[in-house]
Amino acid sequence: MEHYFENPNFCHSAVVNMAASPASEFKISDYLILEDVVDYHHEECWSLSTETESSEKANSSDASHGFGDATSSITTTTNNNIKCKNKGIKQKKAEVSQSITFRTRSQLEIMDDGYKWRKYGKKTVKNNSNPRNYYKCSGAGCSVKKRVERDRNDSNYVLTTYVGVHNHHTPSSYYTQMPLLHSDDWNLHPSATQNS
DNA sequence: CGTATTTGACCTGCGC
DNA sequence: GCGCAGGTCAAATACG
Repeated sequence: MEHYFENPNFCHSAVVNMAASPASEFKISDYLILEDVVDYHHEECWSLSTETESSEKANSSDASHGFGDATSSITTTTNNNIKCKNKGIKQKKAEVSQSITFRTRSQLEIMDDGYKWRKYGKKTVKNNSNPRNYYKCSGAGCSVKKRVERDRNDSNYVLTTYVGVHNHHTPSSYYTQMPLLHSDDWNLHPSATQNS
């Protein structure tokens, strides 16, 4: 089940896939803390999706502490489309990991999100001719990872998945809370619910 | 010379 | 148990 959200203030839209959590309980702001919002030159349409290991985690308070990295690369334009998808993902045994995926229309695969990343792997995955790149955050003691790959259906889009929570802020100096993604600004669209 | 990237090998989980 | 696919490691290489 996916729920469409619209932001009346910014003409943005989102589609949220929540397997078990009611749309009314979903708080985008729990996942998104925006830092270093800068103007990238490649973007006119943004999409993002969030993933969590389980619906339980999706509703947990832990979700409110992370993903500053993931959102820091968002560019605001008036025609942005933001797509949120919440679903289960694999997780290591004892490790509590959460992930958020951005689907970005971009010619560039590397986006400066304020954090420093070290590439540690590259893999061609099934059903996608484009390789997937693996990065780790270079921050001391920070185990956040991200995967970057081209959308298998449309190579104009880049899928960037952030996994984990930074234990530090960006090296950059300023910190911004992005209003368009504050949960208060998002309303469940009454007629826009679809099966995923 | 230090740091980042590349890339093949290895590890792990999952389905059959 | 086996094979496949995704994820990670680490030595080699490239680059500034």
